[in-house]
Amino acid sequence: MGPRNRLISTATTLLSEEGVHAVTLRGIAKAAGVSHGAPLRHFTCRAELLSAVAAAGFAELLERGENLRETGPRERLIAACRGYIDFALSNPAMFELMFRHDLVDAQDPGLSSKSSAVFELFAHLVGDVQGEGWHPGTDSRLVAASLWAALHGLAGLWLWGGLAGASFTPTIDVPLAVTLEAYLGPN
Amino acid sequence: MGPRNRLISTATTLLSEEGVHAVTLRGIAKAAGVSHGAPLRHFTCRAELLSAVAAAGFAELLERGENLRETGPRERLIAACRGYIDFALSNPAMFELMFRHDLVDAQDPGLSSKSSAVFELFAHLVGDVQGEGWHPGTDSRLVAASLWAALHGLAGLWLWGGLAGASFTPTIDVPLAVTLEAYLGPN
DNA sequence: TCACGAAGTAGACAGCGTCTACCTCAGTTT
DNA sequence: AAACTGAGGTAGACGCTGTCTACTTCGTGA
Repeated sequence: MGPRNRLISTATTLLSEEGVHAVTLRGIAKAAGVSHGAPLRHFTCRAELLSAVAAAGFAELLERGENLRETGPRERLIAACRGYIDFALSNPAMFELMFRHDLVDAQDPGLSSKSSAVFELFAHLVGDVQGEGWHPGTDSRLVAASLWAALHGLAGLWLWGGLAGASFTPTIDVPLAVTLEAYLGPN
Repeated sequence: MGPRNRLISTATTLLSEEGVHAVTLRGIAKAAGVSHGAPLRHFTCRAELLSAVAAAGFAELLERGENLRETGPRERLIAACRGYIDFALSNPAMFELMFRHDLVDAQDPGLSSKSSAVFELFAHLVGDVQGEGWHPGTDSRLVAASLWAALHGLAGLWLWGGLAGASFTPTIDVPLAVTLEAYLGPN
């Protein structure tokens, strides 16, 4: 593993253990045991390093979506939805970083390709369920966008704290079930 | 208007015109025509000032929700949903600030009271539609949380750029219609 | 007249991203 | 063998940031 990948790895660890505020160039350099200017030998700026970290986050999300065990299209989509929520709550700092354009460069090729691959996979899962007569005739990517947004907002608001600790639900599974039922019907 | 409110007003203007990155204590001080240390005479820290700005954002959102013209419960809820999206897209920097816990103090009384008031109003609008037989027997706040999250995620992803510029929709109204139909049925 | 509190100023400090000049050293070319 | 080259790392500087502190100014009430 070269120094570039070592910095990405160090930053990823620092991110998950300390949160978004800890992934400063100087903090990453210190955690990697190098001087404060060393990271800029391998990345043109902080955003480029963090973009590589965020791209790894989208890659993990993609991997989760590709390794679904469920066989039925509908069950696969539901599992993917639960997987998205699970990813966000298991990696809150990574989830935050992935959507923070002030920390990450949206134009970064490695990042944008990974994020759009996640969306395309999700749209494909939606399309498979449409083949069973769900939302027929609507663009898969349109339905996928709406459903993804519902999940994304649920994870975001939960982590934000607007729903967690609320009296009406102890866990995110309860509002998640409402969301899934709204889109996919009972069960 | 005292100096405290003048700083809040200046910060709000700076936020909408320049974005989140511009609302630094020193930037606000300069825009207000005072020295860099003056704002800390009226706020204990930057987060307290920005919390007051964000609270004003939630207050405006609350006002929108209270001034809905529609008479029918269902029409009122739909209008509130569209109003949330419209607020986010009309005030993207404010919308971002309101949910950025690294910039704002979630425990700030003025902020948390305003944000929970918005949620309570939304839950009330949901409850009125439930009285017409929609999602009967489910806690209004639970349905409200799920629906709010769907709208919140849609606005967030749109502003993030993951959906905007996508080939499948020119405006946010198209995926929004999908979301509203999923929750509220046709029309 | 004096005291006091609100408000503002100016300087300092550490931490940040970034830039630059310098150093080291393995590998390749001449 | 000597010279060059480029990857990688170091150290210092710059301007920016939030925050703290000491000092000033000024209107008001005792």
